Amino acid sequence: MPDSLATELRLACQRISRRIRYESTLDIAPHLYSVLIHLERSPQTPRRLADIERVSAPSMTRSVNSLEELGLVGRAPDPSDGRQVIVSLTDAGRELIARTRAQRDSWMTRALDDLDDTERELIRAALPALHKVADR
Amino acid sequence: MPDSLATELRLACQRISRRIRYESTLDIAPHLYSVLIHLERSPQTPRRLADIERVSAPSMTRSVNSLEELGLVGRAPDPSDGRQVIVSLTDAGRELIARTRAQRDSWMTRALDDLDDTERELIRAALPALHKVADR
DNA sequence: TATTGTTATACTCTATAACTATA
DNA sequence: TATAGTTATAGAGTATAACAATA
Repeated sequence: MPDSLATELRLACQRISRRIRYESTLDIAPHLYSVLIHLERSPQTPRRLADIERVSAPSMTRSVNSLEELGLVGRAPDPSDGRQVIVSLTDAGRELIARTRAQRDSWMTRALDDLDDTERELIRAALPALHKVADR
Repeated sequence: MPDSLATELRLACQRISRRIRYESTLDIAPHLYSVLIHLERSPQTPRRLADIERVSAPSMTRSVNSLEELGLVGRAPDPSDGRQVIVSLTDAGRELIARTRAQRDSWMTRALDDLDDTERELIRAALPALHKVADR
């Protein structure tokens, strides 16, 4: 069975991701958190955010409204194009991301503590290859 | 940095899961597919499905209704308890699961093809430990 | 005329509360 | 009286269509 490695890896990654999602209680709805993550690298227009998240422009308007009301993002006019709006993270937005990451890492740290040294080393050795898969 | 392994593994698994979800186009909504997966091992009552999926009983009633209309599951009365209903997969339901799995494995197979033998072996060696993490 | 962003409206998924049938 | 399942109703997220402002 040449594809059993693919199936096994797919299942392992999906199961672990599911556990991470279950164990960490998000402060905001998943789709709002996802927008926040995309704003981390750099501010974006709602249009671009809608494309990245694969939702309609009106949906993204709603999401940005919610995030703005929560004080997690801010809107600013684009100086070079009057049609556009620039959405960016506030300090509170950055803090929420950091808090969520810490919570998720905490579950994973405990899970890795249950392994022995040999198992941890096997995972460490496989990590570059795993990231290569994700980069594809 | 004692938790960098945890962070790295968490990111790798989440990134790969995200790619799998993006690359495979599901025939039905994600929450309906998830119910189907839980019915694969054995038929279940709507109550139990609601608990597993962490949704309310009325929501699960709706989901089961949708799946039944699509011909993917069937309802049957429980012979030993007149209050209960037993939901089970139809052949069409099993086929949809198989088709989706094949599609997802196909992406992962191509991704693994891009690796060299050494990298594939490192992943293979780490798999038992990864499943142990997921089992936690 | 095309593009960005928003508002208007409808549909879907979700939840809580209330109801029916069975234990 | 408690539990399984459903129906009624409301709230949030999404989409398409229509509109305003700018390029």
